[in-house]
Amino acid sequence: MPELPEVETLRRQLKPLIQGRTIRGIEIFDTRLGDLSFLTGEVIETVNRVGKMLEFILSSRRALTFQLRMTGRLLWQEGYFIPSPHSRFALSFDTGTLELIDPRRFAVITLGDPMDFCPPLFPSEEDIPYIMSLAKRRKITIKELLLDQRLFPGLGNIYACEILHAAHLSPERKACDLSQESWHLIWEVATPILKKAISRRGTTVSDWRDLFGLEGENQRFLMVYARESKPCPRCGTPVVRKKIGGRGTYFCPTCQK
DNA sequence: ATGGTCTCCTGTCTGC
DNA sequence: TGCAGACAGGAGACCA
Repeated sequence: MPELPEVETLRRQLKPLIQGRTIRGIEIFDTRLGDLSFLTGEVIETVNRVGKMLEFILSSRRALTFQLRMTGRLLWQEGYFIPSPHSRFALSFDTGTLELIDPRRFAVITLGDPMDFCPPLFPSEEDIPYIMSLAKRRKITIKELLLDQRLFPGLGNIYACEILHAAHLSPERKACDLSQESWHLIWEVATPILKKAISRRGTTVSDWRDLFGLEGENQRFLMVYARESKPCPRCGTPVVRKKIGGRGTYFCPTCQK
């Protein structure tokens, strides 16, 4: 399930391959995506990331946006193009073909106006008072709040769990109850976690592969996510998995308070 | 405005 | 061994 570090990995790998290149052909294997064949001939001006979305800015000043959701993958193929199993869509360039693979067909591709800005990896420290003031009015847990894409664009289940572990905070804490100190702790740990995950080309716990079909490396460094019953690397207590806000959540019941 | 539930979808896992 | 049903969950729709 591609989150910020995974989508950023795709963006960095894809940009040099397609920037300035002309779309030579489009193949749609899943009609749910709609008819995008009229994009043939467009030039990719740049490739941006907005949260978990990948955005191709086109020469017509429109933006082609990919939301990979749960099982969406992008794969780059050179030479003769052979659609993979669960292929839904392909864009061909002189240099190769970009394929959208998505067994569960949750991914969506939309054409619209370019976003006016690309958010940073994590909100600025100056935004803490604003986010605290919003959190004060919410009854949900901090874990659920971290998944709110309007506040933390790009954050998903894996990194929300890892950030809360690094900050020694229980995912069950109510967002409205967190002290300023706790919020600063979240800020302190979040960006390094995301940066490291990007440098390791993301986290492969099941489906995730990079643009060239390779697994990421970050799964080897996870502290809690997908580590149910295994010892917390910090205190040795078995990691607990619990559903919070409908999502599987991993945490250490001893050192996350 | 907020929070709860449902939907989309199919591969994989679990239990009988 | 085989099959049915549960489960996985990002994000949007919908309702109270």
